[in-house]
Amino acid sequence: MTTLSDIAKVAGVSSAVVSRIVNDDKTLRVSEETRQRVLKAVEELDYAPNIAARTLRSAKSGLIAMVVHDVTNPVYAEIMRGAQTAAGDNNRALLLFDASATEQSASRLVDIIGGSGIDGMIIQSAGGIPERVLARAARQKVPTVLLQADLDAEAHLICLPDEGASEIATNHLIELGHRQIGCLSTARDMTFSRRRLDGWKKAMAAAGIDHGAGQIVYCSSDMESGRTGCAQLLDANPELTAVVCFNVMAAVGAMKEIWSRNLDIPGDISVVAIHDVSFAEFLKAPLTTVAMPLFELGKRAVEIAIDGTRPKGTSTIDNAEPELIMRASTAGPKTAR
Amino acid sequence: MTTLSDIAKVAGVSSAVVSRIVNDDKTLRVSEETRQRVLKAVEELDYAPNIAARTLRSAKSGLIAMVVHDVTNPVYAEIMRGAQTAAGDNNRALLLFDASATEQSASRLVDIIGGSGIDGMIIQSAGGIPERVLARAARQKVPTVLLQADLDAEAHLICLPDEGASEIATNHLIELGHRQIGCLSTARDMTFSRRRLDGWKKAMAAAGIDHGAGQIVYCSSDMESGRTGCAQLLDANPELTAVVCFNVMAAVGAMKEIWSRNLDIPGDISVVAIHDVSFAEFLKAPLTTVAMPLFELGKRAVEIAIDGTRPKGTSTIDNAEPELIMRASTAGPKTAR
DNA sequence: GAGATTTGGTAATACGTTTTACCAATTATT
DNA sequence: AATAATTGGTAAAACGTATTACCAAATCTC
Repeated sequence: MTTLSDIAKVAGVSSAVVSRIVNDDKTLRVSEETRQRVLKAVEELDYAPNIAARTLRSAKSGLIAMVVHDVTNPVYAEIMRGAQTAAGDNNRALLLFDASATEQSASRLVDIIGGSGIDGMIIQSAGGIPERVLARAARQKVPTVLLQADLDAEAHLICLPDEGASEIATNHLIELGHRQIGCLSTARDMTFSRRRLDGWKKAMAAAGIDHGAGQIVYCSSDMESGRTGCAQLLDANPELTAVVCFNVMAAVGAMKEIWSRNLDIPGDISVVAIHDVSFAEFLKAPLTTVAMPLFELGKRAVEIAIDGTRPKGTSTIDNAEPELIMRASTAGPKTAR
Repeated sequence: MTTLSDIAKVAGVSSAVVSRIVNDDKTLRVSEETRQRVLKAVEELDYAPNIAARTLRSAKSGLIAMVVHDVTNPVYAEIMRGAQTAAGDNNRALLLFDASATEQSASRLVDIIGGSGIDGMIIQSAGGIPERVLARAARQKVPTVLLQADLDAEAHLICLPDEGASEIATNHLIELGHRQIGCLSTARDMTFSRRRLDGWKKAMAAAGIDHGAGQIVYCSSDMESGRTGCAQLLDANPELTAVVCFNVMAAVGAMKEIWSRNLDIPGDISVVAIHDVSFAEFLKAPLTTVAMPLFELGKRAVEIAIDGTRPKGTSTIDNAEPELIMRASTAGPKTAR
């Protein structure tokens, strides 16, 4: 490994000068020819600063930890891409943890936080994060940003435009002529579920449509959970002609349940989901979705994690709008035809 | 931050003892009561070793860099999950880089490699990796493992049981009665394409089926490329009753092309693909696939990256078999019905 | 030409670990 | 009782960087 003093020796200066040139220290006064000599040596000896030493000295590692609930989920993947991009732009690297492989990786994460190995932490994990991780981060004063989570006084919070997205989805069905619209929500205890539900209710109310409590069913954001949730919804409301699903993976499961009852999509039941995924268009019924600014969410998250000046609190992604992507899983209801 | 000497002070010993107790140094002889005193102080003061200092001293960071071609691709996601799990088991953390966000993240990666910030590197990126990353890793003697790539003398190599998987897929079609079977390969210059092609040819030959050169078309592993590749295949071979796709995402695109020609799957054309994904069962035609041991691939990759004793060379995942997952995109050909 | 300022740097220290070499006091051996 | 071996540790150096305080020589000011 080439070190600062190797360069210093070659260039005939002290290592302090080399360090200050490499780090572009504005307060350093040095002759142009010395600077060139150093830069040349840096180039020739292929110098790269030792990250551990730099971290030790400056207490800044350039690493940001990101905890994802399930790496495999394409919805989260898009968030990761956004975070990845922003990290690169800001000269940071992303440390990845999968919350579903909980125990070992959580322990490791706690170690890393405690060992001042990271500059910031981003958590996308609906509830899957052990308390001790958060507690440790708070104690260690690691800037933490929670994605779509509940308020934690110690952390930053970023939300998606959930209410708007849900309203768009619901209005789309209403405009097609539906009146019997079910709501397959995400987990009950998540605040984003609440916001999406508000959007759904708002749209329903604006159209003057009443609804029973049984028209709302909560489930998790995976296919299997969506399937059982949808079964519950259909059992309780046989008259339904449309469903808005608050999560696209749950929607995929819901569609399976609908088909298993020999119902047609969208012939008998229309389905619209929040979050777009690349394969939505290739499903048995190409799925109409409302795309969320997930890339932007990931990007914003690392920006906030990096920027120490921002006061803690909640912010919402507002520079990108949810967008309705119309495909073939929605159509007017039979009675309206 | 709590440091070794904080602990030492509280426990009334030297920091050397604390370090050696924390690291479970077998050569240390210490009285049981001292050990307990130290352990108690560690607990109470909430000590965690400073990673930077440890790295600086021992030149082992506990970090493994993983470069993924496209985080969003579910096929790669499964590899990541395997790697993530193995990393946790071995008390390492995974540093994630997305090759598609190439330039910034590549520069950052080179910096990190050069700065001795990582213990190993895993590259899953069909061609997307800048030369300088590999070169730097080699110069820095960072153990590098290439997934499904071409032989590089400096690196370890891990392959999937490609030939077997492809043979299984092709045999499945042959057993259904197909004789006119197209091959939608992955990229021409990849050795795994070659191996899969060998499997296809082997199955065809074993069944005594001749084929023309035009029955093989190469494309990339994404939906759009699969679509155009399939178009080419169908144009050149109108008599085809089945296609084996070497990549599942390409298969999804291929299906789109087939449908756009008003052909039915599997009525007119059967489709089978290599790699299983969670949504395969929910596609318009639930896709028959051959699942590959991707989790195992990721897992093995970090194990090899960690284990410095293993000689360089190629190894194949052989403790897990490709598995045919039959769904509804394959059936006997029309003429056979 | 004496004092003040600027130019172009340098020396030294701290960051927190790990590890090697060493040592005083106690216990065992003959 | 003298020597040897064991017990239970300690002291100090090194890893490579960033940064503060300092300084000699050159140049400027009047």
